Amino acid sequence: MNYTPLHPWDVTPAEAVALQQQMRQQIRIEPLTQPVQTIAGCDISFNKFEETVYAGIVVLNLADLSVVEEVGVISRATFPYVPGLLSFREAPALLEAWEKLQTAPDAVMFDGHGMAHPRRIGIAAHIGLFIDRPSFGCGKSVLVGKYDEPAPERGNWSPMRHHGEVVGAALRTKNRVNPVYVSPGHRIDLPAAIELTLACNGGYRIPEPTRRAHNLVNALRKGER
DNA sequence: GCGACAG
DNA sequence: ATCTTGTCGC
Repeated sequence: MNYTPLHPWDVTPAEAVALQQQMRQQIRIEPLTQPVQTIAGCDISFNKFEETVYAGIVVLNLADLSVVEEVGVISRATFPYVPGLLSFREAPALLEAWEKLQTAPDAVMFDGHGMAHPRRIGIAAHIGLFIDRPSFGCGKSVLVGKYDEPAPERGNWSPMRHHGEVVGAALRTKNRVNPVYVSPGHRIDLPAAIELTLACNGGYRIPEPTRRAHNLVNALRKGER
């Protein structure tokens, strides 16, 4: 699938922060404008201390969570992992995978955050701008924001606040299990992101798009694909 | 100055 | 993220 290279990725950490400050102004948090029939999950995997990265995207039918398409690429990561600058490490490889995609998914879920980020431009929002598709983040842990523990049953959630602003939600995707952290990225709002996450239930804490993408890239890394 | 810190 | 065995609980 195509996308617009809004800026280079080979920058220094300081330049990365400056780019985020500039790019954030283009982010649009708004209700979905089209119904979602297909949703993609993205993830990357790598061996510790190695620069080779395995990136993959899995597109599912939201109706039955069946696989529509999946692509994987083996690439290299040069940028280090720095909290707050995750997109500069993972986006290049994920965009290479995006290029191999034959069809554009109606929504894209990322393993990380959207606006629940110190500068409101986590990986889901950042890549969302490049691919110009409804994008949101569903992370396994918090980067920024505080919240009250949501009720223990699946479906309950409580807002995450950062500097007094609601930036996401701690959402229970499974009874009695730690919540996942959902936040809008671009061209979507929090209610829609929460609904989509719950709609992707496969019986696990991690929603199916991300879970399947994770399995895909790990298999790729282990040479099982 | 002291912690916190997506994957 | 990745490295790893057993183990507690439904």
